[in-house]
Amino acid sequence: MWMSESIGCLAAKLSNYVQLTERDHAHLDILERETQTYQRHQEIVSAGEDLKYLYIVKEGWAYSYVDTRDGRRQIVKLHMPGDLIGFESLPSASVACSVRAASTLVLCPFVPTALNIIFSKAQRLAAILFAMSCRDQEMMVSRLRAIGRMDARERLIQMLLDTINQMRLTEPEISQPLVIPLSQTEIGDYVGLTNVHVSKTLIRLEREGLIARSDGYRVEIVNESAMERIVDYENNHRALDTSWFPEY
Amino acid sequence: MWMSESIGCLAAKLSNYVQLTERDHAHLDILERETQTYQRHQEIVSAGEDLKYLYIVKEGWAYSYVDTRDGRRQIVKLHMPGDLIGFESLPSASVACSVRAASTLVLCPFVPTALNIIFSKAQRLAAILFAMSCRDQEMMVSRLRAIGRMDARERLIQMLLDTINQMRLTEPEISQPLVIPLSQTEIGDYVGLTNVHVSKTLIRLEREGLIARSDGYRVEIVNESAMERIVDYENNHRALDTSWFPEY
DNA sequence: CGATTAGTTGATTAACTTCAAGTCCAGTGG
DNA sequence: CCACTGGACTTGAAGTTAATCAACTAATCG
Repeated sequence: MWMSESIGCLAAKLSNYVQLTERDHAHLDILERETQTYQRHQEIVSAGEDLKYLYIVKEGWAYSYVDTRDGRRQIVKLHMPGDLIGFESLPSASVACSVRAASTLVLCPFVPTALNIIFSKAQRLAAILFAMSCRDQEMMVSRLRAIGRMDARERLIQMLLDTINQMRLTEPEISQPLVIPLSQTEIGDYVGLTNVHVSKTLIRLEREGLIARSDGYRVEIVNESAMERIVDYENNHRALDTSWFPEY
Repeated sequence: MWMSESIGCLAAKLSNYVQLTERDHAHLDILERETQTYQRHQEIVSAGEDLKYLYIVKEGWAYSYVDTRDGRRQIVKLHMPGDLIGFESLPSASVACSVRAASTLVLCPFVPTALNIIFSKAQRLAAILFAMSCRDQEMMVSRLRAIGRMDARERLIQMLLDTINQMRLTEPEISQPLVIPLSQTEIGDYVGLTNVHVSKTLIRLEREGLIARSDGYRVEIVNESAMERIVDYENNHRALDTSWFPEY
C-alpha cells in the first residue's frame, strides 16, 4: 500500500468526459489512496459476502460474474483501468457479483462510507459517479440485447467491438492485435455460449476475414466497419452530458 | 396536468426503504408535479431521440425495450408504480431504450436538470436515487443470468417471481391471481424466447402445478417455494443499506 | 518427463425457432 | 342479429442452432 503520485486511474478516465476541478481531484485521491495486487484468476470477492470494499481498477482486467448452484456461470461485466467495481452490491450491502482477476490486476479498494463525503462535500463528483452508474446500465442494456436476441456469431462480434471500444477509453490509439486475457470458456460465460461453440464460431469469423488471430491469445479486428454493420453497433462511450450536473 | 395532493408514488416506494424527511418530500414533490396519461401500447419515447424527460411511474405498467433493424425486440425492464424510467439515457442525453405503455399508464415526467437541485440541495435524496440506480443494475445482473444461462422453463419462472416481488413493493399483500398486462409475445421479448415457445412452456408450468391460469390473462403462482428452488431465487428487494448516505 | 490446461474437431442430441394451420375471442359494420 | 375481421393463443411438423460428449493436439509447467 502506497500513495500514488501520478494522476489516479479513475480521474484519468473521467477527465475524458468532464473537466475535473482541483476539488474533484482531491476527493478522488481519497478513493485511490490504497492499492492491492492480485494474480490472474484470483478471487477478489465472492457473491453473498458482506460488502466491505468498492474498487477502482488501476491496472489489468477483472470481471464480475454470477454462478448457479449446478455450476453454470454468467460473466456480467469486464472491468478495465478506471472502472468502478461493486456498485450493484451497494443497496443491499451484500456482494451481488463475485469478482475475479482476468490478468495481473491492481485495484484501489475503498469503503462505501467514503461516498458519504463525496455526496455531502463534492456534489458534482457525486453526479459524475451517478452518471457512471447510469452508463453501466446502458452497457447492460446492450448486453441484454446481445444475449437475448443474437446468435453466436453476432454475440461474439458485439463482444469484440465492446471490448476494443472499452479499451480505447484509456488508450485511444490502441494498437492491434489486441491481447484479450480471457479463455474461450470465459468468453463463453460472457456471451452465454459453451467454450466449444466459441471455438467454432471464432474460427468462422476468422475464415470470414472479420478477425485474425495469432499466438492463441491475440486477436485483430480486421474489418471493424463490417462487424459494426452486422450487429448494428453503436458506441456508447461518448462524451457525458453534464447539463444536469450541479455547480459548486 | 394537476397537482397531486396525496403522497407521491416514488415517495411511497422509497419510504419502504428509508425514512424520508420533510425536506426530501419537498424535493420529491418537484419531480412528481406533472402527470401525463397514456393508452396501452402507446409509445412514450423512441430510442435515438434526444432525451427530454425522465419519468416516474404513477399508475400502470410500462416497459423499456430495444430493437434490431431486422425486427427482433428485447424488453429490458418492466416499470411499475414508483419506478424511475430513463436513467440509462442520462449520460449520453439521447434515449437508449424505447418506452411503451403495457397498460393504461400515468407517468410524471420531469426534466433532467431537476436533478441539479437534488444533487446540490438534497444530497441524501441524491444518494437514494444513486442507490435506486444501483439496484436497477442488480436486477439487470439477475436478468443477464436468466437469459444467458437458463432454459425456457427457468427463465419464465424467474420472470414470474421477479414480477410478483416487484408488485409486492407497492402492494405487500398482493392478491392472487395476478393480472399481468403482457401478451405472450411481449413475455417472449422479455425473456428472449418466441411467443410460440412461451405458450408451450407456460402450459408445461401449468401441468406441473407450479402456476394456474384463468381468463387468458390471470396467472396464479401456485407453488412459489418450489419455483424459488428451481431457479435458486433470491429476492433483491429488501431494505436499503443507508450507512453510506450523507447526513443533512 | 508426466500432468494439467486450452483449444480444436466431429458425431450425436436436445432445445428452440420457424412455418403453417386452426381456435377462440372481442370488436365492427351491415 | 350475424357475418367479417384481427389479435392472441394453441398445436404440430420440420428445420436450425447450439449443447453435450468424447477424443485428440499443442503448449506450459512443475
